[in-house]
Amino acid sequence: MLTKRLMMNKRAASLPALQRARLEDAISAVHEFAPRANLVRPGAALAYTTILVKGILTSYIDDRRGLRQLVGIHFPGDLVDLHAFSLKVLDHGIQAITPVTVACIAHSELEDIMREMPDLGRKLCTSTLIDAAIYRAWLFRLGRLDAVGRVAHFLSETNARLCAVGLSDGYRFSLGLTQSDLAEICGLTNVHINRVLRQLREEELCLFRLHTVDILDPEALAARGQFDPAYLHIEMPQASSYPIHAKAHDGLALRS
Amino acid sequence: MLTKRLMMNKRAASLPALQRARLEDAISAVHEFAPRANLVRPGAALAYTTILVKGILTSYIDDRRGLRQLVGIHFPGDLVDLHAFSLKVLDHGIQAITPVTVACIAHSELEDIMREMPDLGRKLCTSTLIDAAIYRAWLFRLGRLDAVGRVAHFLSETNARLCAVGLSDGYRFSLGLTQSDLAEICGLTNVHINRVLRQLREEELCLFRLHTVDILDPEALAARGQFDPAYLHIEMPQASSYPIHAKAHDGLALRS
DNA sequence: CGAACGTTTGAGATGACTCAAGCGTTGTGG
DNA sequence: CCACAACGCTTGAGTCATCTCAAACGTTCG
Repeated sequence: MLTKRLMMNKRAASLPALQRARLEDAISAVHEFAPRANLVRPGAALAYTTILVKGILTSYIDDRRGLRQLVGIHFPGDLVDLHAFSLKVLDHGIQAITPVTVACIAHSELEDIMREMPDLGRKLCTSTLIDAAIYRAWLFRLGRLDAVGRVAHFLSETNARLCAVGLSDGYRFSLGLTQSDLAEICGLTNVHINRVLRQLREEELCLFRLHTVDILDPEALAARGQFDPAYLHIEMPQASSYPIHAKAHDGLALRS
Repeated sequence: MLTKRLMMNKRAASLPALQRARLEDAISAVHEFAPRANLVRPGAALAYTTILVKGILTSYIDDRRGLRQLVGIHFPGDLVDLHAFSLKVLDHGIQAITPVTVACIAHSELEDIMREMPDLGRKLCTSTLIDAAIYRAWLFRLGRLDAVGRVAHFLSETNARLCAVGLSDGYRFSLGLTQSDLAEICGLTNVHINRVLRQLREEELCLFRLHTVDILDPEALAARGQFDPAYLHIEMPQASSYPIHAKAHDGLALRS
């Protein structure tokens, strides 16, 4: 069931079975990519939209000096590139972080869907509006938080998003980002990210490793990053309020 | 004609007369606000979407210490708050920069429109996708540019957007932002913005004043801010390439 | 005229960057 | 199975960009 997690992360846009089935039918191909593979180059024209089934993707914008800024991160269940449906040309690139599986839906199929099932079209539109809310949160992060706050905010957001699709238990998740990736997300250098991570470790807020992130104190981490999950429009695992209050965590294995 | 500029800034979503007329009909009220008026508080629920007719609005997110980050700026012709249509609750506030005039369309009307004229609904969706591209450009600006670059990028983008709606001639426009506003856009302090503006003045790239901005050298300014207008999906005044090559500028008056 | 607001400038503090070196782990080919 | 290359992480020392605090100036408007 390729679309198991589809839009699970967006309560406001959750899909009834009929709509999901229609999307499943529209899938024309499924592709796998290796880590660091470039799925789409900046400026490319696209004829299809993709559903991320497995793994992690990132959107990036290159600068002139060979550096780049990551402007988005995509988890299983996310619709990627929906904007190319209307705009045709991408202003950014898409790269795999981990090994990924994506399902492709041709734009022409999407046109049909929008005609046949306007409610579903509406949901897709809502999905892009939530993405916009995430962009705004990222702007806040880069514009108003210091280095430690940026990392704390990003990890809190990531934890919340992964919780929504069942890929985090609220305390631990698998990510696969290097410290350099994190630097490109937070607008910092990898050297400084390393120092920030040490500080977060010493303050017992979280542990960041290549393959596993442990959120030791979600509440304090969220506070450090001024993170409030309201903009994600998801159901948080413990009631609607965040941070999570139940503190017990006994080394639960990752539900990969 | 309230919607004269409506979506003029978005070629990809330009409206035929029939569609525009339908939107005009849907306007339930027109309001004016004084500078610095708060149109919407963060967290508020909304029952309508607004078209900005005249003046400048900004979207902002507050931080805990009383500072804030501006996450968007809206010019005449922009649809503001469209995302509240689907999400109902705003994650950010909306404030007037200058005196503004807005036209309100109830969400219930929009529902009807989406049903009656799916093509128009599609255009509205496209409009939000262009907004998303602007968010990505802002992320790039904050994450990868230094202080001078951020200001140069913002002013280049603003010039391009205002050109698209006939409010700039490519060299001069009226803005109404204070240096502190600019600081909140660029993630800097107002003191430092002041020094950046002096530098841009001394390098003869642009002059920033409260009521008038002069772009002395659009090409060099765009280069300094690594600005490429492709993401805006607008027609630039001089062919499709930017920076503008015609340099002649003889003190043309502002076309208010 | 005085108050409010926006701008300008200076001096010192500091957070983040750069450059540089070394360490640990992983994967691969001889 | 070992050696080496590639990659990611860690740390130190010095530099630089931006911030903070503080004061003063100019303009607008009541």
